[in-house]
Parts: sequence; C-alpha cells; structure tokens
Amino acid sequence: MSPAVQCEPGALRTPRHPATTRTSEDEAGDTSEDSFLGRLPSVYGGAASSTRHPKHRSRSERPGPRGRRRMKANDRERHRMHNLNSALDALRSILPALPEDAKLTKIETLRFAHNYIWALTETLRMADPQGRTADLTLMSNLRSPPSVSPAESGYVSSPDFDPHSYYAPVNEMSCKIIRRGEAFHFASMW
DNA sequence: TAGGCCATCTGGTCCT
DNA sequence: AGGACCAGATGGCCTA
Repeated sequence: MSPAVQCEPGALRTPRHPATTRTSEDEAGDTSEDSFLGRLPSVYGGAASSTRHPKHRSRSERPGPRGRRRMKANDRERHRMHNLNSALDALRSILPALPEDAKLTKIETLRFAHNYIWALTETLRMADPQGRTADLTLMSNLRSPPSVSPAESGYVSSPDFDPHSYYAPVNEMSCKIIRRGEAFHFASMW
C-alpha cells in the first residue's frame, strides 16, 4: 500500500496550455500613428493597456525616455516573475508523489511545501524526542516517497517503497505519516 | 457561463 | 537615478 496523495478536491489540475498570444495590435486599441506598439513582445496577454481609452497611450507606448524607461521596467518585471515561477517549479519538483499530469497551483505549491516541511519536522521530532541522532533511514524514505497513480485509486507500489515509513499528505490541510507501520495523522495549522 | 488561475502592464515605494 | 519589489487592474484560457 502506498500513500494516498491528495490535496483538496480539484487541487490537482492538468497543466495549462501556455498562454495564448496577443498581438500588439490587440493592445491599447491605439490604432494608427503609434508604430511604437509594434515593439512590445507581449507574447502573453498583457491587459492593462488593452482597456485604456484609444486616445490614451500607456506609458510604455509613449515615445521618448519615459516610454523607454517603462519598457525596461516592464521587461525587468517580466523577468522577475519568470524567475519567481522558475523557483516555484523547482519547489514543485521536489515535492513528493504527485501524479505526473497534475500541476499544483502557486498557492497549492506553497501550502503543500509548508505542510511537507512541517511533516518532516514532526517526523524528526518523533524520531528523536531527546535530541539525539536523527533516524536517517526514515528521513531517506521521506525524501523519496513513492509516486501515486490515480488509476489505482491514488495508490501504487514502487520498487523502493517502504510500506513502513512514508509521508502522506492527505490534503492541503492535513497529512499523515506512516512510521514503521504506525500511522500518525496531523492537522495542519492552516 | 461563472469562477479560478495566470501573465502582463502599471504606478508607487523602498533601497542602493 | 535606476533597479527591485509590490499590489491593483485587466484580459485570456480552462474547467465544472
């Protein structure tokens, strides 16, 4: 028996398609004289400028130093958010036992990671209430929990799965830890 | 169709 | 002065 890995209903979602494209012509509704519009990457649907009154240029659409500064700032902001998303992806990649076709949302990723860390901490505490050496065997199992398959009702066996010690998030609010065959359920502090 | 999630733009604030 | 960070606003996509 493997751990059930389930977040709240609907928490696991299939990956979204990449955001669709929007041409710069779609933006700003600024039609004619502004060839300046052609420069923006806007591969994704940036929105702010698209709803402005056609007569109003967004700042980045204005020619001149102000417009260039805005464009640079937008570019940095885009890059910053991409870095943030990369970090979130890295975090997702080390979280245990999620079906491959599911992707945690940002908030789910953070909460799940929070619970995971908390569960590991609890496990360490249980394993070593007096502060002695940690149970490294157990920790190794926790770091490499078995994968799960929805096709098997959330359970699947795996060659390296030790049925006596694993971490099992029940949902984003709670988790359970099977330690040497004994189940411990924990409610999260969320 | 509504709601959730996301990417982007934007202006304000803080920091170097 | 310029960059980093943040939150609000907005439109697109997807799912129930």
